Amino acid sequence: MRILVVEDEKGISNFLKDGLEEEAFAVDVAADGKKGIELSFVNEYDLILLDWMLPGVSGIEVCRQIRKINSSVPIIFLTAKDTVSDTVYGLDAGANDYIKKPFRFEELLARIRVQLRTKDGEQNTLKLANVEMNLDTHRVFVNSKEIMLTPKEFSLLEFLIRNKGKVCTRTRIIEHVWDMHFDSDTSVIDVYINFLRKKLNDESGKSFIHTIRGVGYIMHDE
Amino acid sequence: MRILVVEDEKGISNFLKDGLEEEAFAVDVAADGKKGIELSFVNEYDLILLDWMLPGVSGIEVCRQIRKINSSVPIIFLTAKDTVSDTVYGLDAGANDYIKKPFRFEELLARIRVQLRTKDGEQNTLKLANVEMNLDTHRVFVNSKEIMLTPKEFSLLEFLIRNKGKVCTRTRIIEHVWDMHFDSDTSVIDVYINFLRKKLNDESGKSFIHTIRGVGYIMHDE
DNA sequence: AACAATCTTAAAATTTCCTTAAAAGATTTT
DNA sequence: AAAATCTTTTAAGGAAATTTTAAGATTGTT
Repeated sequence: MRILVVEDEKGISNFLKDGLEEEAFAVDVAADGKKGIELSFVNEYDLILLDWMLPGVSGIEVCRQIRKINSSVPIIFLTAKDTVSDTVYGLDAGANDYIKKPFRFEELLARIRVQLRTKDGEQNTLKLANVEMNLDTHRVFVNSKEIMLTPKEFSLLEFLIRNKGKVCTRTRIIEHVWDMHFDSDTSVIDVYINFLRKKLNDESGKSFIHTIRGVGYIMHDE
Repeated sequence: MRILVVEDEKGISNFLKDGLEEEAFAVDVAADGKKGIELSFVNEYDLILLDWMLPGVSGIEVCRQIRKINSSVPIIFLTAKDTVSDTVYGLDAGANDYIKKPFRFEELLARIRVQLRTKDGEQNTLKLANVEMNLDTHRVFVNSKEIMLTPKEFSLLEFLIRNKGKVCTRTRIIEHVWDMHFDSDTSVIDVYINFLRKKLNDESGKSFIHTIRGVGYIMHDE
């Protein structure tokens, strides 16, 4: 999947590029509107992230130009503005969604997936051993039997599976799943791991969430 | 591996320089933002540690400047701040990670390794003779057979293998593995060396942890 | 042999994790 | 708006694993 980022602030564009590439997207960056338009004409992108405030040609104008040529590519605005009128403006200009800065990377990712899924009928799924997660429908199956997860359970499981084969420390889990950026002596993680283990247990009695004492948790096949 | 430390407090920068050099990094220190930017332009670093609060040019600004020229070098912020918005700010400016002061040296080291680690799905492993450690899964194999280590055993072995061919004194071991910065008359190290030897022993009966009487321990192949 | 350093072992102390239950917070239904 | 339901968080006891202490045995050196 190919993504174009049109953003003049190096910090943000780097942050986005790195993060998205880790998610296996191919990312091009344009530092101003003119280059953004050019690149969008030359290459075929699956999605475009567009900064609202750009030097020279404004984000809105870039959006209009792109829409003239390509009517289908999903465009998401990155904006510091959040008033209704601005939003309407953006959507009028042909954007599909917008996200307010500063945003959580995970939220951006979620919105990107929303845009990408509508395109082809393919479903976005994660698999590990006997567990299958459908990210579009938010349904989870163990041995092809559906189990019901709450939102937090779902994102914890998603995080563990995305990081399969790597230990997930409590710190990383708290940061990514709970979006808390400080140490805390809470035991929510333990509780949720317990919830997940109970729900993931099939008849064979084994769950695939392993504890690495003193470090964190890990999932892997076998 | 070359690291630039931008930090005005002499105490902290010395502590970092010494610690990192013991870990076999080459370390340069800049005492203010201006020098930090200069050094980053002149030399090629594998990673930059950047204090948030600097006299003169702020850490954020230093980060932006560095990013203008060099978009790939990993930057880790050292910060006393821990609110979400500050963090987002830092990441927006192009940082890859941040660590809250006061931090344990080992945790900083872990985060440095995350940044230096090869990007792809490659697994991070250490090998010596018949011993193989997977740092991502925290699993250890002797002659391809898995053995179970406790956290302390794991980090002691990691330390010994990272320093293979060099004698590890008790003082260095206590500092690095136990993170204690003072002499003590404990005999934990003896005990843990004993634990490790037992677990590492394969059928042939030889372990590769050698005692250097009056000095410390060493591991090497053969 | 005498001394010091290291090894070994077992038990005590501590930490970490699991499990539960109940409180608090959201969301939906009535 | 109140009640009912579902989700999330907190708190606490207990179990299990890890870490440390301590003391006697062993080894190496002078």
